[in-house]
Amino acid sequence: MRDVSEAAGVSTMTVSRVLKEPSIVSEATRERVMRAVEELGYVPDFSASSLSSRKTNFVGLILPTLTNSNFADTAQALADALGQSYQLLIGYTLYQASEEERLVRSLLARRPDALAIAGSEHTRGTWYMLRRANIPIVEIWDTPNDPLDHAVGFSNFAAGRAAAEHFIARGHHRIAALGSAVEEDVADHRGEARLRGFSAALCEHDVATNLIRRVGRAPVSFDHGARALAGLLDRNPDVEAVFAVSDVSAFGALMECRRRGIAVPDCISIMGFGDFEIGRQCEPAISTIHVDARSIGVQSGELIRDLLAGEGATTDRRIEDVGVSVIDRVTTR
Amino acid sequence: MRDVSEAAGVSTMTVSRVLKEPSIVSEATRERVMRAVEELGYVPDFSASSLSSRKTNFVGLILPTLTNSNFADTAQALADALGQSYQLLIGYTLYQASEEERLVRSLLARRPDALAIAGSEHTRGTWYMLRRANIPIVEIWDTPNDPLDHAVGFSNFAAGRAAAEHFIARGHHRIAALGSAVEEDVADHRGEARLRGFSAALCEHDVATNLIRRVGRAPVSFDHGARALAGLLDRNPDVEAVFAVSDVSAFGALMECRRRGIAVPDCISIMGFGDFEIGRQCEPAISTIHVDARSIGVQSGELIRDLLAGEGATTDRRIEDVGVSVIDRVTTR
DNA sequence: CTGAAAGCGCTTACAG
DNA sequence: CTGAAAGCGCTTACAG
Repeated sequence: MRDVSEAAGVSTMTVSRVLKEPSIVSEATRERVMRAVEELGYVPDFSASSLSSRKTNFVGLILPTLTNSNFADTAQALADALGQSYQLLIGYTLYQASEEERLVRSLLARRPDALAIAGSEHTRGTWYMLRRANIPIVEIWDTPNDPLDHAVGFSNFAAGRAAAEHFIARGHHRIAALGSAVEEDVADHRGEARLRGFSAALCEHDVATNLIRRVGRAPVSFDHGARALAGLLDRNPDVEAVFAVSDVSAFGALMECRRRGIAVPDCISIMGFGDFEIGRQCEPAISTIHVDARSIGVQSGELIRDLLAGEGATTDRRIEDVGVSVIDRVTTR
Repeated sequence: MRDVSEAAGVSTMTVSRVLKEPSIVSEATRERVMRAVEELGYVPDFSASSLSSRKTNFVGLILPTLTNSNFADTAQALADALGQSYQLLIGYTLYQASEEERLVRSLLARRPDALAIAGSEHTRGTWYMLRRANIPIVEIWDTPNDPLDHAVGFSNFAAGRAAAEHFIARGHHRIAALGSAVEEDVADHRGEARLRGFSAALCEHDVATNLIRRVGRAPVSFDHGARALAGLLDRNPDVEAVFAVSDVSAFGALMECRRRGIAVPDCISIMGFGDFEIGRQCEPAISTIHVDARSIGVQSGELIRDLLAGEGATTDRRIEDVGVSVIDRVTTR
């Protein structure tokens, strides 16, 4: 910047103004400065700018994994909604609480202007750091009972309940569900909430809940669905309906049925979750619960922008529920 | 930091040392400082640190899209290989050259210590900025003819050639390929290179290349494959073999065959690219060309770490080819 | 519309 | 093993 100001024969303050608020600089000066910028190929140093303006234009984003198209959609939508002036700082936890805590610490050291974080279950340490950070925090992909700050998501419990009610309304009795195990450090809390909602609905209708299986480590995979269903069928060949906590798993289960020559949905109904493109495209198309992942990104992005533009009017806590909807396709009857 | 140093009764220099190189501080002092850090919940400010040490510990990563599990794998593997001390700054271009240029500019303003960027075709402006940036640049997912700096990838041309040779060896004659269109600003250069390799191999074996279709905008989708194949079949119902530039597209094509009652591979052989999990899990499993996306991430991460640890010995340009391999599954005969 | 001074929170490079 | 001084490259808050 020094080089540019010398080349243009102005102070560094003027260069700074030309770059940030060109309108308040006279046209002649502005052009002289711009020419120097071009010639020298000058790229401003944002970390210096951040330090002195106390704004980094970073927004932190913590997700369980990037290799899940719904989370990737949220990330992309959030980036789009924030616009070009913000840079996303993405971290993924692989569903590990310890990793989440480490990530939060290292992201906060970069002093993001705001942070979006998947889920509402955090370790004590994570919770404490987030509260102290003194920036807007948005919990996404769930509707917390006791939000840390703002939230944009939906009720995973309600989503699980909806799946169970769908099966019950179709007259099924031997109803199963497939999810991942909850371990000390590794847990898919949202998938687990769906299973709990599912279980609660079965109880209310006096349907047995003993076919709800929690196997393997999060995140679930195609293979998870195949194996989990195989394990289920070996013990309970008479299951009528299966809910999987993710379409990825549901697709694996569907392929396992095909390998075993079990007709879907004639012998077994399958419902997934997440409305991934694979479930829409495969044959037979998988019934699922749709979540608007892009909408979560867009709404949290807009919320963050409002909060950072902040006239003080928008300081009250905001909780947005984007809802879910059951999509009845071919794998359920 | 000032607060911590006052609470512990030492200079800020000592606090800085405790945090960066604890071993050179006496144990008594170190403990006093650590206690103050804990009590105050102090989180160091990395942007100040970056400014004064001239190291940001950022690594930039530019990819076409995050919603592609191979690129997401590369991103995750790169993050893992770099380790906890580096933070990835991810941007995605959606295959747009103009967006790439904008992204490069805004990432460079964050002064990353190194940058990994997908592909080897860049605008003049992008190329110039990257050269001037004076940091290690790694072009990934391709083997450039004229590398900017380092590269870790494979030859997309060779991958396309391999697909064509596979079909030719099986005695096919009416051989097609499906890719996306190359527009002014939007282009999948790597997919296009695969089509060119494919075309070159057909020419060498005197097979007609008129069934190579470039339709729609990158990135390809399930729907792209379905439509592109439908368009092809409407005009050339006698095609024997189809190569799609991505498994995603190949899967769409496979579903289109099923809808039309065309037996695969008996009537049409299908080969994809990328070895996505969907092709492995679906029925029939899709033959494909495997690329080790994680390996690209790991190798570029290790290269970057070496370069930044840099004893000067590792300063020569490095070009790594991770190769590809044809996986012959069920959709080809 | 433009500039001189001070400072953001750290680290480098010394000195002791 | 510890500290005082100077400075990283910008912006804030003034003054003119």
